[in-house]
Amino acid sequence: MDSGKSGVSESAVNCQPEKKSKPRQKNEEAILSAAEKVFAELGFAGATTNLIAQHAGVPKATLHYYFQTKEELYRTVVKKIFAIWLQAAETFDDCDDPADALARYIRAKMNISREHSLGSKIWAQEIMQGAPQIQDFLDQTLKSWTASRVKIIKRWITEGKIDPINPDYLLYMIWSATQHHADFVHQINSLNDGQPLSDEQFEEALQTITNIILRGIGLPVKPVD
Amino acid sequence: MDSGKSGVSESAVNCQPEKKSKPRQKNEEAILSAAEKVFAELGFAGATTNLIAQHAGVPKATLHYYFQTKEELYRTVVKKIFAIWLQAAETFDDCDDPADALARYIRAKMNISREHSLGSKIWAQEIMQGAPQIQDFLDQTLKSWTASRVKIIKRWITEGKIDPINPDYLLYMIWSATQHHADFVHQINSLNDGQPLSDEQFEEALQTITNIILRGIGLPVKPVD
DNA sequence: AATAAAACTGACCATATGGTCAAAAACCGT
DNA sequence: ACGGTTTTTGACCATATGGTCAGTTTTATT
Repeated sequence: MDSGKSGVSESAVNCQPEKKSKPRQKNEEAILSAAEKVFAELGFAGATTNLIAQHAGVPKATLHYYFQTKEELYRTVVKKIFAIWLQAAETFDDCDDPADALARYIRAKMNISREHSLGSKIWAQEIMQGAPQIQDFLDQTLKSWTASRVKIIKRWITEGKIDPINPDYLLYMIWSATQHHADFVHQINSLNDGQPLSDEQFEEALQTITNIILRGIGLPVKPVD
Repeated sequence: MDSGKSGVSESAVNCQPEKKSKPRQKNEEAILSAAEKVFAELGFAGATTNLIAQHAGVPKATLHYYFQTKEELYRTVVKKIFAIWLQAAETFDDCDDPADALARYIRAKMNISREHSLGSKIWAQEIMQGAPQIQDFLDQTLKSWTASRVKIIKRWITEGKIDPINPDYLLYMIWSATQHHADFVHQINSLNDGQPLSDEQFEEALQTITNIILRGIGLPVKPVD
């Protein structure tokens, strides 16, 4: 965008000295972080640029200087969430041991649920409302990713490593069980005396999910160490 | 709050009600039905009374004659959804056979997901946004219901009928796996070539969930008939 | 220091929204 | 037919919102 200048910065010694000045970077991050929170809590329509700006500690006009429209800001937030999703998707690798592969994938998804619950909520609301912004993702990236993993799971089945279940519905169970801990964290906390799950409780939830899924498809439960 | 007459409970909907005039009944239902759809698709903030009125086929002023405020309309919708939730909750009865009880409960929740996906989405968005309208439900009805079911599950464990798992996290799995088919029906359809699941596919999804859950907690899978 | 470019923001605007109201229309018992 | 009551709705209003812009301040360059 601002690449028109000819002068080359002589202080190109920073870690990520791409093109963004330090305050610019800081403001953008503050706005994006505030936007993630407000979008998650109020939905796209309920979030106001004014409120997001307040949370970010900048005037509304400044927000609109960085992001022309609310929709552009929203799309930027969604793209960041997508990147995180991709990161977890990669942990589902094509290894020979289904127990290992699934346990690792479930753990990755659970960690994301805990560390990025706001993003997960935005994503969920997007899909619930018909995916107006991410339909292409569903039709392309997600579809092909799912197809590739279904193939792996089917191979496990033909190799007799796991029970014959429909791989699609197994994946849905993993997604729902893990994402539930992000999207419904408020409900979970309410049932936990208003307290967030402790590290131990979270680990227990993860183990419960992992054990049920693995046993559920005919795998031996890994011994607890 | 009430529009004149003394408050009338609308639970136990009759076929031929005597208290409300026919056109009134018809309008109220049309508005509530439209509201459910619009709230689910656009969220509370995104839904406009004007749009809801259009969907219901009445002028906006008429909508506001039946429901003073958007919030009152929303609360009425949420109450109806709550009634449906209660209905499914009752299917989780205290019988001796965990496999039977759980299978029945899962089936009930799945049917609700299919027949009331709009309501489920509204409910989910409510919780994701911090349950501003239903916090009392979480703290009271849901909490005590959950506690009673946890007790049953624990008894099953001490009786050696199922593996020792944490009952809370088992319930979360059941909720998430079943509600996923309502809240994320759009995503599921996208991955199913844009088609809703057929009756057979839906039944297969139900069986997959049931089998994995039951086997996952150490129960024998019911023979397929 | 001088100049240009980039960053910032208070004030403003057009539009959309929730909600009101008065008057018209439909209904109803007599 | 008649008077009263309930429904219905077009027109209207106050407010909030997304977005703009012109003018100011900061930063970079020479």
